Amino acid sequence: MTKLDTSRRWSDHVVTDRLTTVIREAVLAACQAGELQLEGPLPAVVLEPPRRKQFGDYACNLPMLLARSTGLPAPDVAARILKWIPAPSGLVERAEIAGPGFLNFHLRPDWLHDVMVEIETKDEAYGSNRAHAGDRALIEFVSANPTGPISVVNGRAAALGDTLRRLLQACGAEVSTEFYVNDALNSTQMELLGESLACRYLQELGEPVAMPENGYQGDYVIEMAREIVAAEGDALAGLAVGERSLKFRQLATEQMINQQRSALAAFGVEFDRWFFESSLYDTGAVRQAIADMKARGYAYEKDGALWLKTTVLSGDDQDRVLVRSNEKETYVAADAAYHRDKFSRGFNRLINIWGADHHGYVSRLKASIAALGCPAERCEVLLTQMVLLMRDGEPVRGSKRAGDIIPLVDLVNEVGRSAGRFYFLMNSYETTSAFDLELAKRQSSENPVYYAQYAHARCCSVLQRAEDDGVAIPPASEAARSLLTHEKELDLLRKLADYPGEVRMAADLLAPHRLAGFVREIGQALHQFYEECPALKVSVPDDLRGARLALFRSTATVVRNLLALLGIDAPTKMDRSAAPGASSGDDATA
RNA sequence: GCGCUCGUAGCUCAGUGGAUAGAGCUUCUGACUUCGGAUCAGAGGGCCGGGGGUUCGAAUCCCUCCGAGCGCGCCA
Repeated sequence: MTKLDTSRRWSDHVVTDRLTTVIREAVLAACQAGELQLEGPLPAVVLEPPRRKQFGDYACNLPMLLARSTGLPAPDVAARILKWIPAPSGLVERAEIAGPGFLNFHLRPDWLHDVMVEIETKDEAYGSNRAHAGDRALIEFVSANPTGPISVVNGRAAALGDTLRRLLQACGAEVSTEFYVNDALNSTQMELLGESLACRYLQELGEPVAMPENGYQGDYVIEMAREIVAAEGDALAGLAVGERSLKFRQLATEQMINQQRSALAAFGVEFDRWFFESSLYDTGAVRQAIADMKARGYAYEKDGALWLKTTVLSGDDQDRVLVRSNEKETYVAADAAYHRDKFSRGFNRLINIWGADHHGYVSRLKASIAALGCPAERCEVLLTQMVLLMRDGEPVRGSKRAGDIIPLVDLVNEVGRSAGRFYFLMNSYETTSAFDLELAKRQSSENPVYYAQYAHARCCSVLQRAEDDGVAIPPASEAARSLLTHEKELDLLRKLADYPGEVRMAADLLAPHRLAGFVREIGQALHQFYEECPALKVSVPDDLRGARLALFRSTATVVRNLLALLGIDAPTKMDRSAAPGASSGDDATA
């Protein structure tokens, strides 16, 4: 009853498919011979690479799953299946019963050697698959209010969303990304930002005006004011109060969005579309959504306001206001209209990435989607846990209003785009992480990303050296692959073979941090291979040298593909000025 | 009070219902007159928050308690 779905697991190789067939046929043969009696259908055959090498290339837990229905102890079931598995055969070198009833398979090494040919043939496409073909996904993320710069905290969602896009695309999905701009000029926050900017503007002109209560205190507001003075002089000072307020709201929005866009671009994140909340008002989509919710009986009037029945729709603890008594619509109404718009554009999978502090809003959004008759279950909300900002061990409050935020641009300048991205991607977004800015700077050269990048650079370096020395590097298809029998060679090949499954798993679980962990594993296998299996030493026979060089090239391809999914550079050589002790903020040369 | 999320090595974190729970950092000890040492080998470190349950098998699923973070507005 469980684990019937092998498609979500490890059958991404021709090899596992063939092995699955071997096992299935053995079970059927045992049944026909009357040695096994099954009730019901045969459970899916699950193969996984065992944690310990001694257990072989693939382990199968089928005997334990069949123990109950056959009424036999799992090892007995295993023995009766094993009897019908031909070994040694073309694929299986050896099969054995182990532990509580596993069937462990040791395969002939040829299948590993052929992975090199597959990598060479598919090249950039190695690791890609069609598992998510047919998905039309829209990933909406960051969506920071245009009331301040993109902060380090936004970096987590930015790196995650951008990587999910690449990941899902690699699995055959059609993906768009979107930044939702809360630019509705009648919103409370935008009024306040406009007033704060107007105030700074007048102060720049020498007028002693006081900042509004709770105004935005950040220096960036003063900088914007200076730019306006530089561009417009005192031309805006004479405007009537109402007109001036609106004008500054518009100016503030425009400037903040430009700033945000370039900060994200510097982080390697670009959106297919910036969707403006205001457009939903301009087209009447918000009013239409409200009217439809009313018509469907999910909205009612009380105390002069219009309410959405979220208690009924999603078990919320109270209903939520759609239209205030002052007749202004709330964000709930606008978001309902926005998500209906997403569906109307043909997307069948909506992925929203929000900060954990918005978790209370998930059920409200789904309620509003349902109230419009849209499929709320097709909207997934990923909640990134808090990034606790620290400075010298002391927590920092990241309030835009108080001006105490750390811009993402600063991080990029300090540690570079690749290291910054990796920092966020290496941990699951579901765990809270402490981010000490001083520590991040100091650790820049210890950042695990360099380990992965060095693996790539090291491969390239060896290949370059071979080329410089006039040593031929044969294509994998012509290399003497079967000479690669050293333990470290086989370990490395195994990692390269596992890569497509890792990509698929990371995509299925929307968990790119798995790839960040896996690239370390490949790096480790590479470095160990490098230590123990010299290629260019004179003592190495030509055919073995060729095979090893081909393996370096296969590895470089896989690491490059993996880093590309994470949006991280794969340098051909490391920039030593960024080595421990130095503090260059640039990325290693590509 | 109600709700959401999370408790794994000194620190930061992995871990697909499977076999002896793993990395990195830190600490200690070693390695090549090199295919670039941003490397490699080794050691130390754990009642997987506590207690029940389901299962052949639980860090993983369920219940409960303890602890932490966050949310609960006619703000977004």
